[in-house]
Amino acid sequence: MSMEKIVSLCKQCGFLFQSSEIYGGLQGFWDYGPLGVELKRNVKESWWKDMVVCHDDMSTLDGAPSPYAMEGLDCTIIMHPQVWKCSGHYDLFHDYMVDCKETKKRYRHDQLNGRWVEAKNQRVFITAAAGDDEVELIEKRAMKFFKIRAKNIEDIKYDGDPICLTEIENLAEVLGPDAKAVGTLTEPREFNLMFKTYVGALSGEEGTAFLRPETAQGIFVNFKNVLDSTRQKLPLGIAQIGKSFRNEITPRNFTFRSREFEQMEIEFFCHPDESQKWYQFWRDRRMAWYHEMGIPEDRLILREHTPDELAHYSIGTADLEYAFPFMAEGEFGELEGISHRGDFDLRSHIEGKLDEKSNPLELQLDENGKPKWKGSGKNLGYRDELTGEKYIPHVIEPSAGADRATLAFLCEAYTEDEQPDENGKMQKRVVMKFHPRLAPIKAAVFPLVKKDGMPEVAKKVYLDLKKQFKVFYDEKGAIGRRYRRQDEAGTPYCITVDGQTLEDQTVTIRDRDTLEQQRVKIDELRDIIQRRIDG
RNA sequence: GCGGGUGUAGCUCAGUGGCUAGAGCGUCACGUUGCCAACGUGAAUGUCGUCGGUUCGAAUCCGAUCACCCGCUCCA
Repeated sequence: MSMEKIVSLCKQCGFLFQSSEIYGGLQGFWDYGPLGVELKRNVKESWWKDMVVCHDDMSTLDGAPSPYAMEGLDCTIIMHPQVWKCSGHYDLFHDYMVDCKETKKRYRHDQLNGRWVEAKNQRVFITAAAGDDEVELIEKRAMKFFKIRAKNIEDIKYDGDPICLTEIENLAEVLGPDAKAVGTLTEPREFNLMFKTYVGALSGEEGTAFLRPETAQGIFVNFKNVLDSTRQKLPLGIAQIGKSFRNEITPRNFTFRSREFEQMEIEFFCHPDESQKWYQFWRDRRMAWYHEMGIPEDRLILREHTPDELAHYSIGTADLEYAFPFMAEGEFGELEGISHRGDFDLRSHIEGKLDEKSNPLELQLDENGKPKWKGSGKNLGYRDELTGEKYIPHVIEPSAGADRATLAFLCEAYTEDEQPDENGKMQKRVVMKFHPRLAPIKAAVFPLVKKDGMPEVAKKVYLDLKKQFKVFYDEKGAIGRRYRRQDEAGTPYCITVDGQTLEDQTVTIRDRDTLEQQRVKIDELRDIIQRRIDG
């Protein structure tokens, strides 16, 4: 399935447009058209309904250690700048990068290590990607660079242990990690991954604020407010849907990596001893949700992060990944990450930014031995009323991309098949096989012909259905063409008023996928459609 | 950010320096037909991505720029 066809259909049918298209577009920004906005709303509403509104908090769900509560939240996009300092985004999203002019590769300035090496009257700082094997790598590169064989290895003199490239001032004496010549690295340049803005009339450092790069922090800083106002007990999940912004270096692959995007996140707070079970539960629960919404098992994988990818405080992180058509065969793109975050976030907002690398977690200090970023000092802990136990809850975070999910559903829905035309000849058909819950338009209403009073009856049916569903009325052109047009929009049901309707108040309802028609009473239409959507 | 490709009607594309820029599909109107992309007649739609240059003359040649696609790079 080619991505171009999907992109083309998205524009033609009004699912997605490039942002600011008439001015040439803007990289990494996309607009949802009339069908797209309905689709995305349905994705978000299905998620919200299944995770929050219709959540059964009385029963123990399959695979869960106990019943749990769910609440919702909607926080601001701009928050106190200290939030991002304590969350780690401020440091993490201000990367300095160096480019290699020779190999055209780019490296994080602080992730290259090297050693001063001297041979044949030349002194060069030879670099390699930071890692366990950096010493061997640097030795190999030194031999190659100075053209010295293994038996003459003593001719190479090393000055000190590997140090970070950030400590080197003159890049003209540096050999890049993949370069053959010296001095090919550019000066480090800042890549600001958070969008900056200013609060108040004056621009300047004091008023500097950021557009949130994730919705999660709004939940952490409101954790106490939610507990106090709802009288809920742990375990408790808090859900939020909202826009986030990341100034990605290379937006790519349609809406997959956008600079403005929408997240559907849950922060699930529980007792530390139970956190592993809850992590397992959420992985399975979220996987099952995508299956229910029509993503087949062979196109969705759960990729468990390897231990060296994990922060040490985390029991695990798993990505739910979909086989997007723009990915290479056998490769998958992330839809949702489910991570165990321990008590890192809550503690960072209490005590100050913790050092992710410390074990056990300790406050991150600056050069003067003071806290690098001060926390709120507020008590965000939890006291169990029954046992009297006080603890900082652990957090499981299922974090999904609404735009990525929408894109996955679009890709998954796109189908080309063959159906017979009026002469029985097979014709190609493009049909968007959305799950009825996700379909932008639930039903279309047609009069079979534009005469004999059929349009009048059809319009009445249309207006009645419109009270409950997004429906579409069409009387133009041949009936077959109208069916096909709805197939492209992914409308699951087409209702046709014909000659018989005028006699017995029945209409036909046609199924998008099977093309089968069933005759039903007009009075029962609403119930029938609702039942079919609910499955 | 680098290298390669692309950019002409809503869509797919033709048009390699010369008359008013074309085709198919789609859209709209009228007529006819009446259950899976029908037919006839008529109509609308373009600063040829944008800006600049060369030229008597540019969709076409040159430069810059923007966007998209592919490959690097990056991706809490």
